[in-house]
Amino acid sequence: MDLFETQGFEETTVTQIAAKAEVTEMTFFRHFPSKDLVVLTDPYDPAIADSVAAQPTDAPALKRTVRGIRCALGELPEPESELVQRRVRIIAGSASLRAKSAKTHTATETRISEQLIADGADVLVARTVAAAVLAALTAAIFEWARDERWTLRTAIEGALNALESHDD
Amino acid sequence: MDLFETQGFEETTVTQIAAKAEVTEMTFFRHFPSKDLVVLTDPYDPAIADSVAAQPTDAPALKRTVRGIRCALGELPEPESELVQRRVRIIAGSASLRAKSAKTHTATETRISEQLIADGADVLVARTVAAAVLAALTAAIFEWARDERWTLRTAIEGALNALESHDD
DNA sequence: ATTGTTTTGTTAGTGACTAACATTGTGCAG
DNA sequence: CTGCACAATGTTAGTCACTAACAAAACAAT
Repeated sequence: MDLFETQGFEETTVTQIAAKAEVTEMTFFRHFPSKDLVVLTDPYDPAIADSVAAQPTDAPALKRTVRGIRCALGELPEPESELVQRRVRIIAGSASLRAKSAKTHTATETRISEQLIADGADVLVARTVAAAVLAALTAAIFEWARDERWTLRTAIEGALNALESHDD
Repeated sequence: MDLFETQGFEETTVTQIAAKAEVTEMTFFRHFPSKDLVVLTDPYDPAIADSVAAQPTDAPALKRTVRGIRCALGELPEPESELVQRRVRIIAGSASLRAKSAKTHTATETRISEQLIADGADVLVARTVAAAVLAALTAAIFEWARDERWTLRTAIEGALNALESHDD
């Protein structure tokens, strides 16, 4: 993290990281499958899909998904360690990392949309909603990392509200 | 495209592409900045941001953005060449390409959100909406490539409707 | 024909990985 | 305390995407 923050992610080589940790490059790759995954770990994602599944199936797909995330959010703790925020900031600061973070979300996106489909939603609608809501979530998290004034919770709330057109 | 379709994107090396085109690897890289960009070119994106800017500023951000895309869509031709569909299918079939396609959208996302902010929208709301709508668009495009029954237009319409909760 | 400009090739190097094999621990039964 | 199994580490060498520096063609306009 220190290296990434001072030199930037792209500018930091695995060799440097390994040197600072006093191990070999090889050892580094045995602990982290790739340089990206040092920073790109999303522990929240699994909980979200579960929470969406738990919502009543009568509302339209978008509402259900938004509610599911609100619900998951209620049970989530605020940024426990400062490490999370450092990570997010590093991700937000690198175009390639931002792009790759989408990859991490694919699994959650799939789980959410499959849940919606299982409950009778149209395939296109389900996939669209899952993608849109997760994109909104990610945008909120980046905003939180960028602007001191936000709480993770308030940022996400704001993002979800925007999706429901309650705000402008 | 032939190589990508038969062997897969990741499994195709730049050396192979260059050989098939009867040029050097070096020449390949002078024509395409990266292997990704052979397939990852989005000619529509710029038009979208313009169209969003042209919408009346009184509606909430989400509605405006959705309207902007609908409007841009009205003027866009159906999949001219078959090449577009081949490209999208190749992207959809590779996890890393799907992720990287987000990178291409970053510029459009920024332009849209900046437009919304300039017209008085909240920063968080603007960024959220831009991210969500573009994610929805991308999802629709992937669905179109996946399922023969869709037209680009009908798929995108369906996706936009889902975002406005008119459907389930 | 001559110059200048653009396009291509050559060579060599970097950085993220991977594979195969050797080496060093470290925990624990004897 | 010894010895052995098993894990964590190191070494070497290689692949693939990509870049930089410089040389050689190809082509155009003079």
